[in-house]
Order: sequence, then C-alpha cells, then structure tokens
Amino acid sequence: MPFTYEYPRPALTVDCVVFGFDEGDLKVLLIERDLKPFAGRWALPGGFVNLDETIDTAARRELAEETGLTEIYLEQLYTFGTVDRDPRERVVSVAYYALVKLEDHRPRAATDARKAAWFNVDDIPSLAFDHAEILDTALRRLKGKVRYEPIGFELLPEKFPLSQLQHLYEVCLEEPLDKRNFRKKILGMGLLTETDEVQQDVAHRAARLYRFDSRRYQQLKKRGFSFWL
Amino acid sequence: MPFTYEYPRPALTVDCVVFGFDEGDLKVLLIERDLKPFAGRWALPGGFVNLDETIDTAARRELAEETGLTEIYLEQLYTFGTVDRDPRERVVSVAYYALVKLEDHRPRAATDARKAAWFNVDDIPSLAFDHAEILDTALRRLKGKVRYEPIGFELLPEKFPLSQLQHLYEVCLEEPLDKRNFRKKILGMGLLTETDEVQQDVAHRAARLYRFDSRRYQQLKKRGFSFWL
DNA sequence: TCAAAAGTGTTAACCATACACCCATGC
DNA sequence: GCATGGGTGTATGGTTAACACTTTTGA
Repeated sequence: MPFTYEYPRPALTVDCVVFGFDEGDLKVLLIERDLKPFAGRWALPGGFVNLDETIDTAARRELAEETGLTEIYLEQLYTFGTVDRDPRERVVSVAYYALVKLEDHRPRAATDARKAAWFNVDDIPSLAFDHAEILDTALRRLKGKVRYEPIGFELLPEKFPLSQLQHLYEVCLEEPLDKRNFRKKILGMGLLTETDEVQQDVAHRAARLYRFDSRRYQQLKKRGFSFWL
Repeated sequence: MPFTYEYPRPALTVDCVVFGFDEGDLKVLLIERDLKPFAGRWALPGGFVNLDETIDTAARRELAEETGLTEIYLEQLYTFGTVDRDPRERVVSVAYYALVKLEDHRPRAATDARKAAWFNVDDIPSLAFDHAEILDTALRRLKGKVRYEPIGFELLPEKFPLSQLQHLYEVCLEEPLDKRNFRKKILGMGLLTETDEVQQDVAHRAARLYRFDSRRYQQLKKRGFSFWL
C-alpha cells in the first residue's frame, strides 16, 4: 500500500521528554529501543505522526502507547530538523515535553511491554539519535519556565508540603532558597489553599499539605497578575 | 519523478513572520499569493522544506527568494499541525519569526516580483490558511521575549536615539514608560554605547544616537547578568 | 518666539534579603 | 531525650515608581 508524491518528503515524528519529580530529584522517562537503528539504546518515547491526527494528538497517542501515560501536562517544545539526525533517512521531529505527577505513575514504567525507566536528569545514559540535545533543550525550557508560569505543580502530587515545592524550585533554579522567604512569597500569591491534611509516615513533625488552586490562578491572571518566583 | 513511501506523509513547509518597526509602529511583511488556494489573499512568506536542507535553512532560503531578505535575526517559533489547516492536503508547517531593521530593507518589498508589503500589526488584512493564528503566536512571543532578551535592537537601525527604543518597548509591553526611569535603567545596564552622532533632519532638538554593544552583552551574560526590562 | 522633543535628580514606597530560634513528632 | 524537619517575624538595604522643569533646535 504505497504512497506516492511529486516531490520527496521528510518523515515526521514526535518525541516526548517526560519529566517527573521524586525525593528531590528531577527525572526523565526513557525507553529502551528494540528496533534497528540504536537497538538497545535508551531513547525518548515517540513515533510517527499519522495523517488523521494533529501533532499534539500524535504525541499523546505515542505516550499512551509506549508508557501508559494519559491526561498529563504536555506542551510543544521545539522542532528538530537537521539533515542527518536519523541515519536511515530524513526525519523531522516535533519534540514535546510533559510533566507528570510521579506518585500516580510510578509502577507503570518498569512493568510495560517496552522497557521503560526513570532516570535522574543528571545521570542520563547515552541516548539514540539527537535525543540528548532534545532533552537538553527541554531541561532549559523547564528551568526557564517554572519561574514565570506555575507549571511546577504539575510535577507534584495533588496535595504537597511546602518543603517539597521548595525543593523542586531549588532544583529548577539551581540555587538554594531561604525557607521563610519562600513561604512568604508563595503563600502571598494566594494560589495555594491549605488542606486539613498533613504528611503521613514521616519520622518527624508532619508538614501541612497544600493544594494549588488553578481556578484562582486563571482569575488573577485575567486581572493582570503574573506569577513570578 | 515520483517519490514513494510505505506510509503516507504530511507535506512539510516553513512560514515566516517578519517584523519591522517604523515610526512607532510594529509592522509585518506579507506577500500576496498568486497560486491556487487563497489566490489574491495575503499570506506569510514561506514554502516547502527540501530534503537536503535543515528547516532553519529552508526558512532563510524562502525568505531570500520571496522577499530578498538575508542575514537577519531568525528564530523558530512553533510548529502548526492541525489536520486541515491546508484545504488541499495534510501540511505541517514550522513557523519562524524574523526581526529586521526596516531602514535597510524598505524599498525592496514593494518592487519585487511577488507583491510584498508591510502592514501595521493592528491593521492586518484577512490572511490565507491559519496564518492569522501564526501571526498572533509570533506577536505574543515577541512581546514576551523583548522583556528578557535584548532582541528589540534587531528592529532598530544600527544607531538610534533612546526615544525610539522607548517607543519600541512601549509598543511591545503595551504600556507607557517614564522617560527618566527608562533611560536610567537601560543606560545603567551598560549595553549601549554613546556615539558622537545625533539625529538628522528633525524639526526640534536632535537626540544623541546610541549603539547596542552585543559583545558586551555576551560578556555580561556569562558572568550571570540577565537583561530585564 | 513658538512648538516639539531632549535631557536631567530626588524622594518615598515597596520589595527582597538576611537571619535564628522554638516546636512537634517519632524513634 | 534526641534527631529531624516544621514553622514563624523583623530589620535593613536596594530597587522601583512617581514626578516637572529647563534646554536645544528648526520652522
């Protein structure tokens, strides 16, 4: 069932950089390739774009197929199109990055048909294709964007202690933050609502859990508020 | 000379949003289509990506071919891939935005083979395809990015008075700026070098001209400086 | 001499930073 | 009772925002 065109066309794929946050470490979900080029190497989940789906849809579909992840934060990152990024033929890839609440998705990764695993972002194996460059671009984007958009919450569970949020920001901003100043600033924005729950099973005083109020963020944004950390 | 593939492939194009700044107005360069879909409508310059060129190269080539512009600031914007953005068939387009010093390129536009013209960004005609959406995305990106990267200078001539720079920022930030505070801040960064020239042919006191020192910016950036306005 | 824009400093409010101790809990 | 992190306030310095008049030049 061949398809013929008057001019040659590059193949079009999507690749996804899936970030998670766990115990103070930023992690990325990788998949071990079983097919020909770079077989056995780790790679970003991804695949070909079908003609009857948008590229966003293709990214979500591939993620669901290869990692079981659905209903997650997903955003287009950049399109990679150097001539020989794929040794077989010309392939242009639209890269996405995704943020997942690791708590909800921990077991899935290792037990799937395709071998998938979480890697700490500063301990990444050699990757297939130009995926190291894609990952690098995604990391820079994430680290830049957490400052001015409240996307960090996508990496935390529904309810979280402030210290966890602070750790996340310390990793992203690559600098230690003062506990009191951090609390003042983040609580002062009025985007977090206190729950009546506290941490469970910790060997010290349990911290109060908070929830991000995205309704409220939308309201404030309309009124000219801008998130900044 | 047909090309055949096992699976169907979308066509891949680039489209460019070219910004210029003139007499206090932000402008965009558009081209009148002569070919079939949307013939006679205004559109962004762009075209198909060849197999032997990167997408960046394709964008520069199309710009040169259709508008004569070369050696300009060009950056990838976003990739647009909804299923029926082109009525003929599936076409995915990687959009770029470009910043040009309008002074240098004024005459070219109207005299070329293809009809090209500069339009004020808030007086844009009905555009072909989804080019209105692309333009909108580019505008948001530009307005966001001028705050934290010194790209505004790409829109001004080599030597410019501070008032012109201020007008540019007023348009991009969509708010009036205080003249004294603006000068203090921008001069305080140490990125502008005073020339010994002044405006010519103005019907009032001529303003001193400044030049952006991008060498110095690169140095400062390495030392942790970050541009902010 | 008038019009039009250039150029120039000070003050007050606000915001960001630095900093240290007591508290609650589980072991 | 001790180790571990949770939780809290103040003082200071720096940054930003508001604000008006004089100067230069060409018409």
